[in-house]
Amino acid sequence: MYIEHSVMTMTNHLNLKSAAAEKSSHPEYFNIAVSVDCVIFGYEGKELKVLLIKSDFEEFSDLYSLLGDLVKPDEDLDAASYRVLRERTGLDDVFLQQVHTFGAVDRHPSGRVVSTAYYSLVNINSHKLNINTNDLHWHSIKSIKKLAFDHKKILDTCVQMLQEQIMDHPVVHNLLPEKFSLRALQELYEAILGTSLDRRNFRKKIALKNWLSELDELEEGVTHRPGKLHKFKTKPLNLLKGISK
Amino acid sequence: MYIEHSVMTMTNHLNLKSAAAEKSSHPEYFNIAVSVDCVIFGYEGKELKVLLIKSDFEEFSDLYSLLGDLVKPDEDLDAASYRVLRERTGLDDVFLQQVHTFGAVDRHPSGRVVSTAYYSLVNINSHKLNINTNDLHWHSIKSIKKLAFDHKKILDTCVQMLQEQIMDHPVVHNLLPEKFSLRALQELYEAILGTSLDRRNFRKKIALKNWLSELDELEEGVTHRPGKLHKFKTKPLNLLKGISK
DNA sequence: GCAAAAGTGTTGAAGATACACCCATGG
DNA sequence: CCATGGGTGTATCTTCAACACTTTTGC
Repeated sequence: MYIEHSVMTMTNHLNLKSAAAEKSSHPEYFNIAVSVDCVIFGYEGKELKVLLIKSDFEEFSDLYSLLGDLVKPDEDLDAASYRVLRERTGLDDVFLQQVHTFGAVDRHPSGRVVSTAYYSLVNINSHKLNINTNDLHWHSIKSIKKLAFDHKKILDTCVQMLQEQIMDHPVVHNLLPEKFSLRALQELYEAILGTSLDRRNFRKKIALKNWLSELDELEEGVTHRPGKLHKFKTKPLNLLKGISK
Repeated sequence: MYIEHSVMTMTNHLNLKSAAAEKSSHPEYFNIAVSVDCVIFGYEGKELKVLLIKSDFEEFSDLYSLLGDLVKPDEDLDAASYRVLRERTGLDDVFLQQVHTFGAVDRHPSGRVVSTAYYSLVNINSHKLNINTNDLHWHSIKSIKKLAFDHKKILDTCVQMLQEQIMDHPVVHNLLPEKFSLRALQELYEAILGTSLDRRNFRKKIALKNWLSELDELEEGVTHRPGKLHKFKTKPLNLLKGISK
């Protein structure tokens, strides 16, 4: 199920069946594995995080990697990313955004794997979230210096894409509880963008988007004047709808 | 060399080597073909055009398709698109932009092919351009209603990407001769965007980009006051540099 | 009353749009 | 002299950034 295992299996299998001579006479036989890698973002403690798994690859011991898997022959590419997300988190009906496809020959040490990267945003504290193994951990984006394979590059590309999209589309929906204060939303944007934002300008800009409705409820449990709670008017973006331009 | 041929060969080959039982016990064996499709844009007669080839696929007789090929096992994904461009047009050192990867199971009638789309812009009248077969033709974007496979969708996606990028990056460099009038540049932008633009505002906007230098030469052969010629200050974007954000 | 964040408007700068006249050239 | 496009500037509007004070609540 792990991409590393699958690729190794495939590679060995091909090597058994074929000599170098056959390889050159039937180059099309020696195919390329297709995988997806999911950058699953979460948000906790005012930090943008990403769900990673400890690499069990010898070359990358002590490193973490993104969640990915090979695409099945009868499975749409988008569906594969959806499956990885579901298998790893138990979450369904979540927005996934295709970002880029990484196809360098040497990007995977065990064989040729072309991988399409997707990002997704999930609520770390959702009761639906069901991390299915102890090997998965949330890591603060800022703290990540190095990942297995080319996954740091993939992560960076996805972070950049996320940053470009949050002002035009309500993609952060899933990262917050149903009801939230504008301060919480602003802190989330600041965590994603890595900058601080002016409170008044931020509120004006968000108000213009018309994404939110203000509730007649106030924050609770805060040691200061409570803010009004808001919620998104629309349902979260899901796989089928995606971002409509 | 044609993707259609390669895919059929691969499919037959796999079928010969394997029974359904083996397929289910070694699903990873039955791999997915990886291809690239190039949307090669040109510009002629004030129209944005794309280079297409007559499909030799039975299901798509009378339809045209984009230029693509399978990615070789020892070839970077980007390099494959570069090779397709070179093989088809003789052009080297041309900017290619990855756009999106299309991976629906049923997108190719002969087997599973995941294809990454790239766009490129080339000068139809360049002396370097060497269309290597009579099967290739330039088609006006506006006139294209239907293409083979999912290529119409790929084309539309690439056109949209191109439209989004031309105001931020000097990607149209290759579509014009070395020296050109501002009117010619404006007509090109209008053809790509499918709108008309205000001449004064367009010139102001382009001037702010600081992409061009004005020459001490005038247009020739026009039946009106000749405009000053301009050229791009920078070299055309190429594969290695790409668009830096 | 104090700490902490909520809530709220205005001003200035920059960028975008709309718009009209005179100029240079070829015929 | 006429037709055609070259070349230019201004007024308006919108958008964005910068910025400060009063209010409400918990403690």
